[in-house]
Amino acid sequence: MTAPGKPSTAEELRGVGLRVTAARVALLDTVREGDHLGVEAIAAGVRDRVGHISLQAVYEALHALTAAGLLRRIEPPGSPARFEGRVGDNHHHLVCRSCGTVADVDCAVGHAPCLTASDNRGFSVDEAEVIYWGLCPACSSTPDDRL
Amino acid sequence: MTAPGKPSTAEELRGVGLRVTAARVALLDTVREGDHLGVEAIAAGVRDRVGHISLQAVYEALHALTAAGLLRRIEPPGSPARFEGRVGDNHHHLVCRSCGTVADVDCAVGHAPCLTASDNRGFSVDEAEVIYWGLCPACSSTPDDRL
DNA sequence: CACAGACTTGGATCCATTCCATTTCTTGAA
DNA sequence: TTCAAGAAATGGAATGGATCCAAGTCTGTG
Repeated sequence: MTAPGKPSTAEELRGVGLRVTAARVALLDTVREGDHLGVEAIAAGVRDRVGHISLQAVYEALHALTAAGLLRRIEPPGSPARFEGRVGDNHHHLVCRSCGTVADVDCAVGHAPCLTASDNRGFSVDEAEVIYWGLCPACSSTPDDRL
Repeated sequence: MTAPGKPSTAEELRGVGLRVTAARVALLDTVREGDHLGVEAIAAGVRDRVGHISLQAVYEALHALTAAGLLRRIEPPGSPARFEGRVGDNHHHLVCRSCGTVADVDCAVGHAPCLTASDNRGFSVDEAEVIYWGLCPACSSTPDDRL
C-alpha cells in the first residue's frame, strides 16, 4: 500500500521510524502550515490542535523530527531557532533586518554571484551571508566524530 | 600626518570616531591576529596585553567596533558569536560540523552554484547555508526602522 | 497484553548576552 | 595644566533560550 501519491503525516512519521503520536502529528502540521515558526509559536499551534503539550515535549519532538529529516532548523543570528517544513530541496532564506521576517528563496544555482538570490521576494538585500558546513581537513581524517 | 600607507590601530579608532583606549587597541589587535575568536578568547587575549579587562567591557567594545565597521561579527548557528578583523571584502565561512573551526573563503562570485566555494580549504562541504540580509517589502516601505 | 518509547510536571542549570548604577578615564577646551 | 563633559569601564545582577534531570503516567506498537 502506501499510495505513492501523498503520504499522510502519520505515514511520514512511521516512514522514518518514529512513533505516531497526536502531539507529533500536530507539531508537524503546525510547522508546515506556519512560516518559520519559533518554539513558542509551535507550542501554541500544537495546543490549538491537541489541547495541551509541554514545552519540553515540543523541544523533544522538534529534535526528533529534525534529526529524522522531516523538519529543518534554521537559526538566524540574533534570533531564537525557527523551524520549517521544507526539507530536501536546497533553499535559502531572506531575513529582514528590521522585523526578523524570514522568507524562502531558491538557491541561485548556475548563475550570478551568490550575492544575488534567484528571486528576492521584494526584499532589498544588502548582504548575503554564506556558511559552508562540512568537516575541516583535520576532522575529516579523524575516524570518529569527536566533538 | 596620517601617512596613507598603514594607519596605526589607534588612528583607525580615531578615524571612525571612537576614543582610543588601551583596551580597544588591544582588543582590535587581538581579534585581527586571532582566527575567528569567541568573546572569551578575545577577553583572554586582551588580558595578555593589558593585564585586565572585564567581560562586559569586551562586549561593549566589540559592539562599538563592530558598529563602526572595524570588526565583523559572525554567529554560526549552534556556537557563540565570533569576531574577525576582515571587513569590507565580501567573504564567507567554512564551518566544521565536528570541531567548529571557522575558515574564510572568498565569495564564489561569477561562477558556479553558490554551493561551491571558490576554495574549500580542504573542507569536505556538505551544505551551503545562505542567508540574505535586507529589508522585507513591508519594512523597506516604512519610513523609520521599527523593530 | 506488555514494553519501549513518548509525555508530563517541576524543577535545576547552563550559557551568552544585556542591563544597571557607580566609578574611572580620555579628550578637547579654557 | 587644569577641568568638566561625556564616553568607557566596572562589578553585580538579571534575562532568555535552551537543555537536562528524575519520577511517574500514558500510549503506540509488536
